[in-house]
Amino acid sequence: MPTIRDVAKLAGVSTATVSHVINNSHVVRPDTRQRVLAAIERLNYRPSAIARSLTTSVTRSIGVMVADITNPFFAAIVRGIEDRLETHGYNLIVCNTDEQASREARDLELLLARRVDGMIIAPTGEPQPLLREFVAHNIPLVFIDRKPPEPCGPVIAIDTRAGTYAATDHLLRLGHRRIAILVRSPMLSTVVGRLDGYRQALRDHHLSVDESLIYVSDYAVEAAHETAHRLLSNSPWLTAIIATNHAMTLGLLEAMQEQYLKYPDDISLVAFDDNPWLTLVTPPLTAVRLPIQALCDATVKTLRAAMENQAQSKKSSHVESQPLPDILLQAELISRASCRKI
Amino acid sequence: MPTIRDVAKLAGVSTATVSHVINNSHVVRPDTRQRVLAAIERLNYRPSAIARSLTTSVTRSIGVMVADITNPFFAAIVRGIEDRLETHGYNLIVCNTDEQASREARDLELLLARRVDGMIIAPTGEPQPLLREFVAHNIPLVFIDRKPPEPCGPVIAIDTRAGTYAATDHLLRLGHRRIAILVRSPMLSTVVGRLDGYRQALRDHHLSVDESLIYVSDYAVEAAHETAHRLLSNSPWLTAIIATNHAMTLGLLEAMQEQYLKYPDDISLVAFDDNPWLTLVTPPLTAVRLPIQALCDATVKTLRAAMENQAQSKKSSHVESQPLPDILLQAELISRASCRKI
DNA sequence: CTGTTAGCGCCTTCAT
DNA sequence: ATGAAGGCGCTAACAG
Repeated sequence: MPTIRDVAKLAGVSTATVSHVINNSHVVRPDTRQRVLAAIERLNYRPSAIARSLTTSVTRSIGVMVADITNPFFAAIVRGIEDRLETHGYNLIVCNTDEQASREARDLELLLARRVDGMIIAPTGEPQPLLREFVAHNIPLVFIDRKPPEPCGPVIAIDTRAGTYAATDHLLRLGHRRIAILVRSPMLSTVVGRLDGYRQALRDHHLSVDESLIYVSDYAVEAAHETAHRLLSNSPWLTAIIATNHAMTLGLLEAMQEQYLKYPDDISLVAFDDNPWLTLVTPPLTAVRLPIQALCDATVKTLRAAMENQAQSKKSSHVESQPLPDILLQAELISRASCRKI
Repeated sequence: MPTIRDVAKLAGVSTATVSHVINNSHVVRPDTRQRVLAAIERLNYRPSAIARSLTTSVTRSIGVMVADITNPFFAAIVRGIEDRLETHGYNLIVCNTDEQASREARDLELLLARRVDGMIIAPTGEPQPLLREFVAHNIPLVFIDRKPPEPCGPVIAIDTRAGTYAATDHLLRLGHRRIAILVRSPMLSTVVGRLDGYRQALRDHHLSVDESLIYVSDYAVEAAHETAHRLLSNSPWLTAIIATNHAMTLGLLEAMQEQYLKYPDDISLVAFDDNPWLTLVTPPLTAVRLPIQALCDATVKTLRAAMENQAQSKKSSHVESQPLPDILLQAELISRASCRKI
């Protein structure tokens, strides 16, 4: 591939001049500029982002770590982030942690070595000492959807506490008293929130919380499926179930189908994370809709602000900018036909 | 961040030695090795992938371009590729082209500047002169799912022609004669295949093809939704519909719901791209299952082979390795309850 | 076995 | 307005 030197030679100027026309970093006489541009064109020259990064220590690449891009929730997040960042010349290095701390650690390692300009992370929930490394080197970290065990950056999340509260409250108002909830490991900040909301709603209705109605399942659809079967078999007297993510909803519906249980006749249902297909099952599912676009918006804005801060503090040192705030977005209960009055 | 020089200084050796212990590129006496390792540890040193790339001209990053990661098909592809590449120390730079040639061009530009080691592309279908640039610079290109307008790399795809043939044939054998098909722009290679299969099946059953039963829709769910409405209103006499991707299936089902049309009673249905939720609608949808894992497998293998070739040819020049073959994977029709005999 | 040296391709003072 | 030179962090010969 041609280098800046080839261009300089062909245009009969120095590499400095070429650099200046490329970056508009300096005024260049129109005719020399034209010559340079012509040379660039002729050689099909493209500045090496690598070399540029080395000198400027700016990579214009952002690390994005999510648990599983196959989950529509995260797919939408990646897309939303890409949409908002690609237009500014950033590239995304996307990593699937698959909910494994070890993979998360390896990915962090790789991205650190790659000197990304910033990171957007949906953390697994395990503590990651490597994160300290990022903050030590002033690489902006923004957490999306989930809070890391040790705070080390702004958290942009959805108020799942309120979301679950709304779901539970909705069922309670319909007269339900024995409401099961299907969640992932309570290690995750989002799960803590969900359970909080669930418990609070019960308490507000002067009901005690039956811990045996809280079903914890692993992340995969198959695991959710199994757990759902257990749930349905163990607690025949319950009247409603809240599934707190896409996989749980899928697994639960499969299990119900297999056990010939109908909703809302046998059991009422509320799903988390709305999705087009939820309206296509019979009857359509009541769901808590998560504001994904707003989430991406806030996340990218926060990240850009953080990177801005970081750039500033590099120039004029000791201008401590205040840390960026966490943001909590509200979810919305969409009432459809999967809950009945009892 | 500490550099290799800091490590060398602290360990009392030269940078070359440090480099050698990092890369195992040379035998180093055990005790010096230990000192170096200790220094690395103490400084929390991490080699800069940027600098390394500049000297070795290897980035260990792969560009991945898909239309829309929000489509479960592509989400699964990205995940499948990541799974198979991350373990080898590669990172994915993921780009959403959103089916727009302009965005695709911009992404190609960025990835070229980033000097990726290879590319996996699901092309939009528009000609992209920039692709020539990649082949000119010997950057391996592998196309996944779709064929680019001008051949410039191996194509790993699913035999959609056979898949649609099977779907159409299935309906024909059930006695259907007026079968509509919902597709995207026939510009795409995958759509050409689909229509071929459809037409061929009809011909094989000695039926003429009614072009008015071929409904072309834009990519988004909303577009599919509208087109589906048109389809349902314009052709009241048809007895079956084939929806050729996830968005089409969604849009069609929504439209049928809105028009109070039941399947399989009013119309029989076959969907492309199986998905867990297809078994949860009532009745479960007959679908063509796409072998996504095999697709990712073949794609990554081909890419790695191509990169291997490229590396070899760099060493011993003029050892022309034969071009890698295209691969066509077979889809499978999963018969469920959405088609009835007539 | 270890150190010296010369780039990789680019940007950036600092002169001119 | 343009050029010369140094350096970003690392690896790859080659010497010792």
